[in-house]
Amino acid sequence: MTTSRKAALPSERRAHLIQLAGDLFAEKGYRATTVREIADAAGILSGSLYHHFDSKESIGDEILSAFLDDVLTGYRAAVADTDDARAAIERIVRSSAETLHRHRAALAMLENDWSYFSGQPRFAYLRKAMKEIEKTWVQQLERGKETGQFRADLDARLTYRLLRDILWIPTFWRQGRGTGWSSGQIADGLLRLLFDGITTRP
Amino acid sequence: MTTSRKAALPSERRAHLIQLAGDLFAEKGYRATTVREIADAAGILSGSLYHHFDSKESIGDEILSAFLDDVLTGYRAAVADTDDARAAIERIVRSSAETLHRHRAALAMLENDWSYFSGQPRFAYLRKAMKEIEKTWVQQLERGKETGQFRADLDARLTYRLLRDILWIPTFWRQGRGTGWSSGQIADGLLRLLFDGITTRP
Amino acid sequence: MTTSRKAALPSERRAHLIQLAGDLFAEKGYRATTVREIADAAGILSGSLYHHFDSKESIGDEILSAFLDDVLTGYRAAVADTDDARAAIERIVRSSAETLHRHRAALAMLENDWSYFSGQPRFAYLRKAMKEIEKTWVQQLERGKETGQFRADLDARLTYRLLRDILWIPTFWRQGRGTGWSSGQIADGLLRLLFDGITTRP
Amino acid sequence: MTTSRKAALPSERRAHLIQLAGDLFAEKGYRATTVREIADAAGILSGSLYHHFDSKESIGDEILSAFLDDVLTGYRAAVADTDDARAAIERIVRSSAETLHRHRAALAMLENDWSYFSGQPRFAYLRKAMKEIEKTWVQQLERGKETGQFRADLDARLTYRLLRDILWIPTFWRQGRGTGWSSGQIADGLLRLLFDGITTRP
DNA sequence: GATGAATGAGCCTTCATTCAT
DNA sequence: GATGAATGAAGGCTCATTCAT
Repeated sequence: MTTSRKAALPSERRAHLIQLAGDLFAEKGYRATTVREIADAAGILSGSLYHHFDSKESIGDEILSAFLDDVLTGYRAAVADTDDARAAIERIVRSSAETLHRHRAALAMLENDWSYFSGQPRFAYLRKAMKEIEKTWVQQLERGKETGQFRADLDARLTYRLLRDILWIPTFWRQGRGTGWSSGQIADGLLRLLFDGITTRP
Repeated sequence: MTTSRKAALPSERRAHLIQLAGDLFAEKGYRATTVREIADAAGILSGSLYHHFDSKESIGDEILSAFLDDVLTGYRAAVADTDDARAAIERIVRSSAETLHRHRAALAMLENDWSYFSGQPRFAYLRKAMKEIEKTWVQQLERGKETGQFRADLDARLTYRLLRDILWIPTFWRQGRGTGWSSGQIADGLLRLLFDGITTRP
Repeated sequence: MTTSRKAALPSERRAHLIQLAGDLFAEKGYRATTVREIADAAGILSGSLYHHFDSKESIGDEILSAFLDDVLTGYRAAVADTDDARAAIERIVRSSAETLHRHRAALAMLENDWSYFSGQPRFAYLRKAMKEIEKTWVQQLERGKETGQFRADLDARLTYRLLRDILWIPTFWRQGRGTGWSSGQIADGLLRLLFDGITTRP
Repeated sequence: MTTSRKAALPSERRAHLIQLAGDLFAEKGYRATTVREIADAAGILSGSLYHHFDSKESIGDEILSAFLDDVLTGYRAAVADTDDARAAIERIVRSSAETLHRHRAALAMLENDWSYFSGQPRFAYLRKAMKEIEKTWVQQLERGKETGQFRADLDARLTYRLLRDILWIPTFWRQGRGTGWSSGQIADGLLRLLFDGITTRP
């Protein structure tokens, strides 16, 4: 009777279903996960999922947008009220590591199915968010170059690419879950690498 | 009795088809690419592909194994006859950067469809190759720690993960092709980051 | 965890579909019948069959195993509590004639597609059942020879072959359905032939 | 240049190909055998077969018509110049057994693919030949009844059915080749069964 | 909210056949 | 006579989605 747009009231059931779907997406990717598998995990029939969601895509949408909201919120906080670029970068890194480990599904989806999502108008916000993320990193790196904290010959955009991927990806690629490193460890490892390199200081 | 096994004699046509398929795989992933699309790209009917290949999988197989052969050959050469761990790492990085840019399709397939391939017996060699790759990196990193070239508190396996992903992935993820960096530039950027960090030396 | 295995709960629809499929199998053979034809007969799309069955094979499986269960049950009952080999053979013949006419589809499948089924692990029970069937016949024939009811020079296995084929096959080969003999008539004709031959007694 | 109809000059090559095709048909049935398999057996490519035959069907045609010619020739000879129905039946049986074992392929084709062939105009001669075969048997059986050699209550057509199937089929059904009985043994077994039954004469 | 049945489009693959070289 | 490449129709199957009950 009332209009579709089932996204409105979350309800616990709904949240649970998203959770289940997300687990599957994280494991096998979005495209590779069938609606039937999600329904199976919930103990219902696949058709019944459509009482909760318009489509499979809308599940993906929800997971993805929740993730990006979190990331952006974290990044904005990380760079607010700071003049110290090095400190900002450190906070970005730690914020990333923390946020990411709560959004394994989204990460897996971006990794595996980026080309699928990024092609659709509905997911235009993905590109937009990625741009803000890039801008955040690059601004801090540039600022650090200006203040002399970072090497003057640093290619800020290239460095951003290297660092973002290093942070975003390794948690998931290969052997599914737990190769043992916590998000904190990865952040530490990366920061150490970042600021000191791997060689011993002379 | 007769030679069958279509994989044997390459033929130009065949190589061309693999090239076309690879381009599509690189763009959209292996699973997301249909046999029809490959055939369309070649200007033939989908069934006609089976004159050249046993299956879609065997196209994937060919692309993937060619890639891993190349990588491993490069890695083996990189660590042969060297006592200097830092030099070895540098050679591994440069070898990677060079090899990888010739195998965009394989990389995209590993990224997007790893879980699909790694589950199949036919692709068991993937896991094996990845293990040798990991071993190669880790051995050099450990050796560098022993000789004092690298920090003693370096987590070799974590570092390997970070570095491999940084090297293997950024070329493809996001905005499709060329945002401008050559494989050489990426190698340089990474090595600089690796050995010096991003901060200015005090 | 959930019940899956579609074979479990029969449901009327399902049974009806098996019936329709069986009719087609009986007419044209299993391999020669397409999934599309079965669906057409049911007035649905071919893909919709997969709501009820895992695969075409599983339809075949169901038909075949139901048949063999029936046959074996009949045979076991036929030889239970009997010392009289001739009576046992008679009961086997009548049991066959009765059972078989309820399983035209299975018979046609065994006849036409034996090599296809018997090669697959899934249908290993076919060979097993055929062995028990052979053993049942041969044991009674041998026993009859010992008691002097049957000719001492009778080749039990050869006789079994001749008799089983005579019983199992003629109902279907050639001109499709009903050339008029009931299963009872065939049994009578065969038993008469069997015990008396076709010649007049001197 | 000259008109198609490749059937004209047999040539050895051609005969050899028919032989190979027949072997495969006997093993797996006509429909289940692919043109590629035939070509493989001959060590050529499937397309090359079409230099020798118009179509797969025409290979089948050749095998089938050669078989029926042989059978009918044998039957006609068996009943020529005889008043003795019992002797005629015996000669029919022996002729069958002999002929059939030279035409395993044709038999397998009739068994497995009867419905396929008998539906096509091109193979109309199949039904015609089967009718003459039936007539031959039935006539002799009826004559034996009249002369008092055979039981008066014998159903000639039913008996024909039973006997023809017993003779034609058991050689092939199941376990492919050799379960050990020669065509002579089968003929003897059948004749003994036929004239004496399986019971000991009182 | 859920079930059960179905849709329809698309997927990978097979195969008899054709034809230029 | 044969090859190598392709056709075109069909086959079994998958999957997101719809909808009456």
